[in-house]
Amino acid sequence: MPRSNPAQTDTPPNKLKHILGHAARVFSEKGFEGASIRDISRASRVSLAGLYYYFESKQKLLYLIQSNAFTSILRRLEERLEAAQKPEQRLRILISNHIEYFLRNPLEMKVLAHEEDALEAPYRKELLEIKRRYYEIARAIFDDLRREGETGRINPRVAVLSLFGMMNWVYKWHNPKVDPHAEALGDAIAGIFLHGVCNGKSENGARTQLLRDRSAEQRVRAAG
Amino acid sequence: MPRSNPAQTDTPPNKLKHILGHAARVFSEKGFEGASIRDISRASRVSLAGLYYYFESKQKLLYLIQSNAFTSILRRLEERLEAAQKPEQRLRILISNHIEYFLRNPLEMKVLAHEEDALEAPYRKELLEIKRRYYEIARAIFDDLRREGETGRINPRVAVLSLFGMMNWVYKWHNPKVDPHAEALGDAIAGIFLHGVCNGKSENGARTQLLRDRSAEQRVRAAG
DNA sequence: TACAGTATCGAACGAACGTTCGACTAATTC
DNA sequence: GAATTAGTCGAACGTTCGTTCGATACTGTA
Repeated sequence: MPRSNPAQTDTPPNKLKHILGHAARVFSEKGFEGASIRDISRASRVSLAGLYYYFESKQKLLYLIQSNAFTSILRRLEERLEAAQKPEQRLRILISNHIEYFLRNPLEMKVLAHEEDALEAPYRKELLEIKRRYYEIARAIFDDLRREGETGRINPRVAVLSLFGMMNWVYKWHNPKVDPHAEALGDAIAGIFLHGVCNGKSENGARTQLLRDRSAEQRVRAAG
Repeated sequence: MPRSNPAQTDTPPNKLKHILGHAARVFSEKGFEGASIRDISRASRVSLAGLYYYFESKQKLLYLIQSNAFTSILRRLEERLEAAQKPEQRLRILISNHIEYFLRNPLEMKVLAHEEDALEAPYRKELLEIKRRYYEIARAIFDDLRREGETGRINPRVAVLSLFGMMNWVYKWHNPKVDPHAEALGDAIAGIFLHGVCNGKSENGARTQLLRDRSAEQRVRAAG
């Protein structure tokens, strides 16, 4: 029997993406354990058995979603960081990149943030590796900031993980209809964090306000 | 057959607590959907059918855990807030109360933070109600702080939810062996947030540093 | 001693789960 | 035109799931 949706030309390489997209939605709605392969079959309009031509297990499917999302957020970040030298500006880029990706790919990012424990034996470690690398980048930038004397004597691990807390919690509450979009939200979080970790060290708080990452909006439009 | 653990006197009212405790551990380890009633039966040493004498469904079990945890964190908060008038101090109390409860009941709090979507039809709404009430308290305190001119023109919803992000993310990374304990962690987060939302508005950043909530440590010891 | 209520459990229910198998088509290669 | 390969699926596998039923013991009251 031929495919029944002629409008959609899913040549082989695209079909895995197609499945991954629907799977991310289902996982984000019902959770990894709560979602069944049958749910994904229904959503993606691929038969139950047909799915297994594209991935070998439910675990691998989750891994593919998380790994793709994380790899691409990390790749974008490293690209953008090349353009900046100052620690503060680099931190703003990290935050804006994170929030922007979060709001543009909310389903994948919810799965990434919410289902890290669901990943098992071989896959879990690989994803932890990527996650650690991401943390190390943030941590290194923060340490640079610190070395420049821009922060108080706050515990750096706590500071960086609190920043991740602010950013990663966004998926729980952000409503595009009432909440700020990517650029403004990134600025807000960057503002809280950068002023927050200063702890009264630098007396002219307006200083950090000056170098807003003005290219963010352009990027949003270019990619959208 | 008599109970097989003579050392433990589980009179009826205590046995539900006993089950709730083990269930919270199992849910926190495997997630609500990933955990089976059989897992809880094994962990609590109550037979599969025996469990249903104490709760009517897996959903209700999750509800009881979440509702108990949230109700008691809210009750403690309202008690402590009576002692403070100044918005800044009240916000510090909220943060310290939250973090303290989080680190003292990590299993229940992980379930509360992680499994909010798993709750269904009648229970979901009831828990959202409590959650909303908690948010309103924090929001009201923040608005007071704002009215006193202590904050910049930051979006208050974003500010408060970012604070919750910092606090609720803690369960993902906090390691008692290497990370600060409740009081210091609460102070760190309060520091980031309070300085953060000032946004250079108040020029003497050292001011907020002065009124640390020194009674926190005593409370920890009294309750432990 | 009889009865009622509380507490407990083994065994089973039907449904849903992740995964596999073998068969079938449609295109590509020789 | 035969053989090969990629893509797709219905049907079934064995397992585990949440929940229920009926029976059994213990505990107080009449």
